[in-house]
Amino acid sequence: MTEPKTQGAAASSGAVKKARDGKANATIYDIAKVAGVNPSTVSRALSKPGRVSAKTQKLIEDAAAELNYQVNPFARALPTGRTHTFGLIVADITNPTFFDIIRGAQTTGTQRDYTLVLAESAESAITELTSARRMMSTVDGLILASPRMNDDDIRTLAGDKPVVVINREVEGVPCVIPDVRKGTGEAVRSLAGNGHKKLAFVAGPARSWMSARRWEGVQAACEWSRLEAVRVESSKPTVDGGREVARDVRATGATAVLTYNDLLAIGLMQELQAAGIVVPDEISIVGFDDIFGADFTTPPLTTVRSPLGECGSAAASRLLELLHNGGGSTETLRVETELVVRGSSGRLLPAG
Amino acid sequence: MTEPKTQGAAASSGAVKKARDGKANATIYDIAKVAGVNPSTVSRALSKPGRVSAKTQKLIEDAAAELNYQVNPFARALPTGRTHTFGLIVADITNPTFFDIIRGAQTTGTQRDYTLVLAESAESAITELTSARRMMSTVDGLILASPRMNDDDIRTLAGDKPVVVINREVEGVPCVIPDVRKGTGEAVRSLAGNGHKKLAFVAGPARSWMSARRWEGVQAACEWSRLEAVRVESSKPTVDGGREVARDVRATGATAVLTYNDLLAIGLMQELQAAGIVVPDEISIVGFDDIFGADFTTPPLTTVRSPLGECGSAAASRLLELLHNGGGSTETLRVETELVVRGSSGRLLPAG
DNA sequence: TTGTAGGCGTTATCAG
DNA sequence: CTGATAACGCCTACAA
Repeated sequence: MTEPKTQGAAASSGAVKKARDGKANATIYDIAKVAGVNPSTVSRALSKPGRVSAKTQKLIEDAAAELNYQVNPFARALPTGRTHTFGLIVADITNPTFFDIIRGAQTTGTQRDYTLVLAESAESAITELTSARRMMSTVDGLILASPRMNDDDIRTLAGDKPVVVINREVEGVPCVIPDVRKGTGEAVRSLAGNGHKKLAFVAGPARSWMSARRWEGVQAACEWSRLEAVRVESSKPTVDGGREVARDVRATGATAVLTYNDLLAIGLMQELQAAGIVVPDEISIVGFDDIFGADFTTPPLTTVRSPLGECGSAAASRLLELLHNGGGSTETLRVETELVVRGSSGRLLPAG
Repeated sequence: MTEPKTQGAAASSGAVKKARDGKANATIYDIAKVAGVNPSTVSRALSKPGRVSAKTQKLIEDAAAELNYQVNPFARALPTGRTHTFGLIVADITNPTFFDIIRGAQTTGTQRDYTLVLAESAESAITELTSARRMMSTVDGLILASPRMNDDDIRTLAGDKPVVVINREVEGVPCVIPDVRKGTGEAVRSLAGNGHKKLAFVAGPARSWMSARRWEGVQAACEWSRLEAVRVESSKPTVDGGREVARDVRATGATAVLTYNDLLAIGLMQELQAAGIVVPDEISIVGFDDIFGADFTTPPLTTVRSPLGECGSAAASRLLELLHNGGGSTETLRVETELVVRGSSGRLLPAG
């Protein structure tokens, strides 16, 4: 702790006792009394350094330390409207995809001395909007991760206070999104290099903005690499969803498959293996995201890493930047994706 | 500290203010004006229903709705000191163990209309204490998940505002901890039933309160089931730590192993399998916690489930209860653990 | 039941 | 550079 050993003058020490006896937390009034100055001077000294003579500055700082003073955020927020706080709303706390985002945002927030308040929308657009509205009055800015509400609602929120969106592109609002091109390109090229001719893409939720982008990326890359690409729909982007889609994937006759996310890939692999199919000898599987646990499987999952942590972190940075510089551009920030080759993909083995 | 000078610029500041003044948030004064009553009446009508005549109540509510009024949390917090907010500090956001805790706390908090503010201690006792202190002034109560600070500091915090501890028992502070007995009992009995005679326990961090409890549980259960129990130390409770400890585990000659947590179990299994050892035919592995991804492995991990989500949820409930009922008991709440049998444990196969 | 007045801890606006 | 003093929006005795 920063408990100063250097006790002030005896007089000051007495004043401290007196001030403290009053109530729980010391206020700038207590400090003012101890330092022998006006409360407003204390406020100045503590909030905007340089506006006060060095002498009184030190006097005040010492008194503050002695009293173990800490600002009352609410009192401060009242006149200024600013709290050192920002909100993060994720679609589903259960989904590991968001863990990294949360972590990233939390970490860079803390670094800049901001506090993170967290909420979940439970995949509901209404809940999401409600939470967002409630939060707006409490925080300085908001990060929306994979928001489910519609563009207009997002823009409305953004008109009120700074908002940054992750994993979706909204016109007029600063966004942070993984750019799938590099990663999908690498994945498809790797697959093509291993002799695959036909690739199946297991799509995510129909309304998912990201799923559409990934499918586009896959198609483009396949065209370039002269691979045939077919699309398979999934019922839900989970391990179970992956299991369920195994049959359809098999039916396509593709020897390589890229899934919308890792969960699907893992479920798919489990089901395929349960059916006696050897991965990657008979079929290569590549996931998307590189979530926690992607390397727990046997073989460990090859996947296109989406730097979620970086997204969270970047979004937080962007937000804090907006908070400080006022306006700023609403240009969207793209972070790179990359292929992480592990065991679930590779050369096709001659049957037999 | 990083306050930009632009903030002080009269032009920018004025513009912002003006823009906000245009559609500034309605206050109880505005409502009072519209409804033709006194602000204090509005306050009463909005905060404690029943203290106002039905007629004016409706009048006020209509006006509030019309003005799209929403309370200013800071203004409210100033006189009352309460914010409808609680903090959660976890040792490591990276650790999947905490995901469920966060989720549980967040969910039940939201249900009761409380907001969750999240912080991480990065496994540092000092950081933890600092965050805790900072938070204390902002929140109504605090949940400490696997805290690293010492008991006295926790008690001091608890003396200030309600505090609930998860995964550790602190005298005089309400705690929520998984009770290992049932789960370890089931695990050991299951192992014994499958013909195992010797069991190795891979311990967690030396200073971990939980690791000690688990080892005790294992010892007790083994004694009861007439199994020989040996303890093996690990360098760190992670997948890598699990890999590193494989050699030592093998050296004990045990045919069954229980690990401090799932991460260790997964690493251990990977290393063992890499060495050509078949799980569970040659050795049974049982983890602890049942974290996300525990069933991604091949074979899926048998584990003693620690209801982390429930812990988070229970802790939040406990906290809100304290917040509402004032004092209350500091009795610790124990939640049950249970064995989840999956593929990594089973009957020993005759060598050959 | 409703109005009056004072206070919560800071910041902001003026004077001096 | 520093000291008064008024907001900030709401709550709560205390009166009426």
